[in-house]
Amino acid sequence: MPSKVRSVDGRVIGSRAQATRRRLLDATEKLLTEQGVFDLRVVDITREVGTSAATFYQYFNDADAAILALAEEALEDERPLVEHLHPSWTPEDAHIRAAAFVDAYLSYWDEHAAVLRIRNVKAEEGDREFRAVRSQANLLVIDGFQTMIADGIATGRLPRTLDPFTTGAALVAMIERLLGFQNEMSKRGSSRDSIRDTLVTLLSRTIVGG
Amino acid sequence: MPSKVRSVDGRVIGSRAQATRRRLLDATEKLLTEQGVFDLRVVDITREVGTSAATFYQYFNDADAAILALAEEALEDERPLVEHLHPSWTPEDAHIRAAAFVDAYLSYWDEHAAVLRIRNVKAEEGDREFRAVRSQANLLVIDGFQTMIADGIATGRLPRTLDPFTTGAALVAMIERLLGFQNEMSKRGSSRDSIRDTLVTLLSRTIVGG
DNA sequence: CGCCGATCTGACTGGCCGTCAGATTCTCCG
DNA sequence: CGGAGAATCTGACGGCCAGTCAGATCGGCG
Repeated sequence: MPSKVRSVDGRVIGSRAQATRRRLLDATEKLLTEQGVFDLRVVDITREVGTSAATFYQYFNDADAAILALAEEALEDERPLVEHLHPSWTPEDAHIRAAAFVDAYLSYWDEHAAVLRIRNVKAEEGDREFRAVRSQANLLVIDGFQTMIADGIATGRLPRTLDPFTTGAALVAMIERLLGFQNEMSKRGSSRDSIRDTLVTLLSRTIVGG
Repeated sequence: MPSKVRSVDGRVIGSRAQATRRRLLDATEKLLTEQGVFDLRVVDITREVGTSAATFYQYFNDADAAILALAEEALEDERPLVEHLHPSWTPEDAHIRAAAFVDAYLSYWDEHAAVLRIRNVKAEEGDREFRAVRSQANLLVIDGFQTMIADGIATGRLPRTLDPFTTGAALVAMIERLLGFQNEMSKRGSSRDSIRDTLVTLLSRTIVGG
């Protein structure tokens, strides 16, 4: 899928270099997951891989560039998810369909949590490239919702006051953010299952009316 | 409100020191807003104030400590917001009440955006203290919603499948996250007003049924 | 005016960033 | 199979920032 992976100076790289680059990416993701962005040091990444900092800078301009590459990989993994979303949901099966989508999204998020979280902060802090990946990712899902909601409005199941695009965005927002609350809420009697079920209900209610 | 402000070594500090500490906090917030967390240097903070790094470390153990103090101040500003939330909303006035709340929340968020954003990331990355402030802030609002939703379920306007606490959390999640989407979505025809209106509609629908 | 505690700061150590010149490893031709 | 040349890797370095400490400065009070 990556057209041609290149080193910082623009050269197309061979297989040994590809492997090194991959190991650097994997190490980056591992450290991000274990310790978070703020403690991420490129020295640590290279130590993890058993190489030197200079090598890292041959493939990435800085730590952000590596994270961005990971975020782009995550974007690819997100594409299959939207297959769940099309206007064929009926009031009868909406709950089941919504559940399937939420479960898929949940495991997608679990897999890429650290990277997605950082992608979002960087995007919110104004980084152009991170904004672009996040936009693409969100639009994938928002567009799916939007179509369904527009359909609901057309058939009179949903009020005209809902703007399909913005409502789709609101749903994505809710899903994404709620996942971040998980650990915290579990201390307050809101289990992961309860989160999942609530999400499913809110989703199907908002999309087919209820 | 701060019982007694102290320096790092635990000493209660006088008015000159208080003023210095305040200027450091203000500069921190300013820089956070202008450039984001990742570029925040304590050297810059002290330069902004016209003092030395050593002075900064007299009042805060590190940059995080200053941000945490700001987050605690933001928490205090959030308390008045929940007065909007009590079970007296009726299907007739829910839209207006929801609008008042959303507007208040919007301007609260505008005022503290940078700090709140960072509070959330640090919390999600597992920092205990940031988790605590975020928890308190969220719980304030969630509890408000929870009561109203429980009421809606009791009177049969809302389905029993909704868990009041988790649903409240979902609403908070949606509001918070959607604000982060603002700039990005405005490029896609979703104006700030449209966001506000959608938020209001979803809120009143979810709380009093619809 | 001079003292004393409160507050501030210059100067330093240590660690990480990012670069570059040169060492090492691989490829493939002769 | 040997070795030249390209691809890849790395040691070593200058610069910047975090965090500390001993000592300088300030401000109020007798």
